[in-house]
Amino acid sequence: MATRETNPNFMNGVPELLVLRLLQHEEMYGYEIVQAIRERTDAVIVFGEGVVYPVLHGLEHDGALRSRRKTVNGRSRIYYSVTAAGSRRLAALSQTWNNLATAIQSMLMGGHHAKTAS
Amino acid sequence: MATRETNPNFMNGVPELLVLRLLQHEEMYGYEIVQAIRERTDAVIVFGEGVVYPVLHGLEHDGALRSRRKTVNGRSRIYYSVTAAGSRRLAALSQTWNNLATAIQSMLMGGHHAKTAS
DNA sequence: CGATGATACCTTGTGGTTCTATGTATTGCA
DNA sequence: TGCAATACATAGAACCACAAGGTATCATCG
Repeated sequence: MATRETNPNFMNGVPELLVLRLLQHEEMYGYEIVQAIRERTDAVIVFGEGVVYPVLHGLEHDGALRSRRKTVNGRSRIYYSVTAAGSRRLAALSQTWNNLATAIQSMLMGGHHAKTAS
Repeated sequence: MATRETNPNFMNGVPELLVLRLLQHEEMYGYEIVQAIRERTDAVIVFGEGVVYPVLHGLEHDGALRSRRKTVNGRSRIYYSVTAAGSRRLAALSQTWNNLATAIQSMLMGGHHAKTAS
């Protein structure tokens, strides 16, 4: 009911974020995305197909992605591209991630704080 | 059995990280930690008591924290401080977080990449 | 003196993401 | 023919974090 009042787990959404980001400038297909994430992060982040495909389906279902089937070398691929809604979603996710990363960074670096504040 | 071979969800461990970091220089008690995280992150990150207490117990159980009971103003508090093992754990978690944040950051900022690489 | 709110601790149940594992089918190569 | 890579897909489990609730003490205010 209602619009989902519960806080989504604040950390999640990274697979979504990376997928949207990859698709922002060029259309790609699932299998390609799996490898792109591994390669571009030097294997720091490795999302299996079991992670990527459900994300793609979910994003398409939400209208953030659009797909078209294409056959290359006898291989059937499903290329995804970002819709306007997807662009907005990407912007929002980026923002959220930035806030989070900044907050954590400041805690990790910040001096102990001293309660001196009046 | 063995020691848990499965990849822990790559994003997790942030509550642990922040708790250890807060306790690194001064001992604190649970309720205080809850508020400290909220205040120092300007409420970007808000961990409830249901998050913090289990983390404290888990870390103590693992020997990363040590606790001592203290009564102040008739209020019983349990102060936690970091052990040597806890320090190592903090270092490891920090490193992991850094790698992750760096990887994501590079994906968010990086140019599209062009497959031109020979 | 009773109620309320802040302090301080704790646990249980649930929810949603992510992971591992597996399944199918095609192409190319040895 | 068999194996590896390509390309899609789903199911089951694991897991963390969260909301919600529960206890108890102290201070405050009516």
